[in-house]
Amino acid sequence: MRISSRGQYGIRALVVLAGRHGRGPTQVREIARVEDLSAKYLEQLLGRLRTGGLVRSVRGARGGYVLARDPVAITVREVLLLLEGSLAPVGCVDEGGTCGDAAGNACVAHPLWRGLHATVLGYLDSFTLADLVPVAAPVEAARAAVPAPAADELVTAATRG
Amino acid sequence: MRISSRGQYGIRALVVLAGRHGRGPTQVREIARVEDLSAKYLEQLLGRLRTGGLVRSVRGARGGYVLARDPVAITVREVLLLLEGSLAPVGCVDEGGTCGDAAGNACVAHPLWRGLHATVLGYLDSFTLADLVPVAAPVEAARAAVPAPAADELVTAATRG
DNA sequence: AGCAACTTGACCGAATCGGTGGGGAATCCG
DNA sequence: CGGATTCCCCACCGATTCGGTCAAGTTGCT
Repeated sequence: MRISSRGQYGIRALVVLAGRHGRGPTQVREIARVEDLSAKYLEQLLGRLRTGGLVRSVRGARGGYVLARDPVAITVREVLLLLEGSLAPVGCVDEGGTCGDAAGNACVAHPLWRGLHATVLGYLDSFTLADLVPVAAPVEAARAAVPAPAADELVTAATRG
Repeated sequence: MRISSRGQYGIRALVVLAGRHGRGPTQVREIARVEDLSAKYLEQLLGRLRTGGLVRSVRGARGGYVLARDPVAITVREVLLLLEGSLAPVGCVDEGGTCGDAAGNACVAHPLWRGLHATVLGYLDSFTLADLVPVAAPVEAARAAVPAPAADELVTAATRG
């Protein structure tokens, strides 16, 4: 049940972009510096996100990456789907997955996995990039030295829902 | 977000044992035959489950494996925890996991992952082995040619909850 | 033109995964 | 007792994935 570092890094990178949304492109190097990641590796991830339509790139001097949509309109589910490939816990609940025995009946645990998949997707759908930027106001720059107490509320709310 | 085949196989094996609970030990070979798995591989998994206290083994001729507890008292969460090692989606929400920056603050996505972890654990806790045996009556042998319509109800209920 | 920045794709070491093999050790049955 | 049966343990293996690097090449701003 691991989210690979691709997913984690991708989320972190997009949160940075979300925090600067509307203020021009941000370079890979800058994101890598802020989040302390390998710039080369980040490049790969942003490439996937670009072909997936979540970010747009601006080439040339003073170029960089920009969110393709408002942070409020990008869910964590979308991001992870692009970077992780699939969020299905087992192959047989994925697209075109089969787990039937010879008679074509599904495996005994099929309902279990399907429910788990749905639960996970539902949870990840309830988070958008805007929910993850450290400060509440989307216009203000991130200067927060305080651990953002609103975050805990978010968790419990999402967990309950 | 994958459950490895260890977890899947383990669940399937234990469901077999659950279906025969109270009727003596079942050999690895028999489970492997019924579920069409590699017997040698299954041995390893059952070894883990044994040291984890979920099954007991009986050596010698006519030996095999038996559930250590009633199927109703074994949750899917326990099983997967033993076979998968940890169900934390990312390292930093695991036991002794750290993701703080230099200042010791948690990473921006921490609440996200923590909530996901809690959601998954809660879901997996709501399933026991007894919920997964194909027929409703625990005494009858599995002869069901019908796809068990109760399964769908289970899913939707679990998904909603 | 010249440089900054993205693009593409090969490559790499390590870890994990799914699975096999073989040699015990315990236990039952005759 | 003696052999058959069954679990137990540990080493090993090929393939894949993961995280990450390197080395070109291309595009576009200034």
